Amino acid sequence: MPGLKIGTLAERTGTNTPTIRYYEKIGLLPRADRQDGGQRRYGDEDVKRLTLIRRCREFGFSIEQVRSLAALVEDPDRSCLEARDLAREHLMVVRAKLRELQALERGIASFVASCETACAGGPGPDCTILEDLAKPAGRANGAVGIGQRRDRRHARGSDMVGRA
Amino acid sequence: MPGLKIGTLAERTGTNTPTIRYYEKIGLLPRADRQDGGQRRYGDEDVKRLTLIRRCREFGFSIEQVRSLAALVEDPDRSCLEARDLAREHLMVVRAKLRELQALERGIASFVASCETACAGGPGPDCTILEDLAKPAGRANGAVGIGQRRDRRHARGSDMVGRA
DNA sequence: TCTTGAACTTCAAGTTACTTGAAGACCTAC
DNA sequence: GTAGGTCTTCAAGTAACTTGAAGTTCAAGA
Repeated sequence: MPGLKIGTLAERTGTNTPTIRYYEKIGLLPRADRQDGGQRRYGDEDVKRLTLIRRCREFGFSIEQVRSLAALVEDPDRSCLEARDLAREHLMVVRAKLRELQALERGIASFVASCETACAGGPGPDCTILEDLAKPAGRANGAVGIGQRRDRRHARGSDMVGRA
Repeated sequence: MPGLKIGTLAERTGTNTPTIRYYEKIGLLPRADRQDGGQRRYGDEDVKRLTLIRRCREFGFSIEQVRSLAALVEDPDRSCLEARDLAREHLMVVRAKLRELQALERGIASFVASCETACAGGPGPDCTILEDLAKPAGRANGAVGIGQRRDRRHARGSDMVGRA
């Protein structure tokens, strides 16, 4: 057994197997080595690369954005300054997201807290603290990023709030 | 002028106007009052509701999840305990996202920092610190949420990293 | 008052990033 | 050696918008 099967890679990276094949198809992952029967086999490099890809995707960067980052990681011939500038840009975006997410965390936490104290135990109609969550942010409006893209589908979370 | 036009609402909430119409169409926003000519007019309530919706969407909660939150906010007859439990669940999800995002922030920040010092000034091939970003997370694997959904399309950010 | 151009209207089709399904080959374990 | 899970490819479906077309409305200036 020279490497990991697609299912194992999927498990280790928190990805669905069809998604891995999809990434290979669109060139985000390199074509995997095949076994005699044609099944894909993966190594540590692949685990790393896919972990990075998933992380980036999870916070809403597009496939194309992730592609350029992955290229950066893989290509040491690239100008260091160029890489730094790209990374800096993304750092700003990530920090903006972080601020929003922190605001959301505070909002939901205080909602939960006031539920505990105010309604302690029974049903009650005076629990509209969630309104806080709807307050406009500190700065002008909601555009967080530099070049926001569409999509960002999937997210995790059961059934309710988010963001901030 | 009894209220805001759709363009103004869009601006205040960082939403595109077609998206607002789309939300109305799928019932995420209530049908807006119309002027004589049929144009939509909005009030403060709508600004609040849409702000909340956008915030939730931005951090990857699905339309259906947002719908249930919006209902929660709007419906004070609902059991306070039920609301609290929902909110709690989401708080956990948000906190998990927060941890991942913080890890990403550290990763990119240290990449930028090492670019500054190591390659200070010119191109150089020894800048592969981005590998840190690809390390598996502290805990088992990448599944952050309770009931992760598809999609989350759009994201902001110019062209590179994300997540963690 | 007229008119021009931005902002609005609806509806249909396109896009991204997957997911789901079908039909069949492979492979490990009993 | 065969059952059941995992794999293969390919096609079609889905979510959440976006983009475009074709026409209407409205505020402001000549």
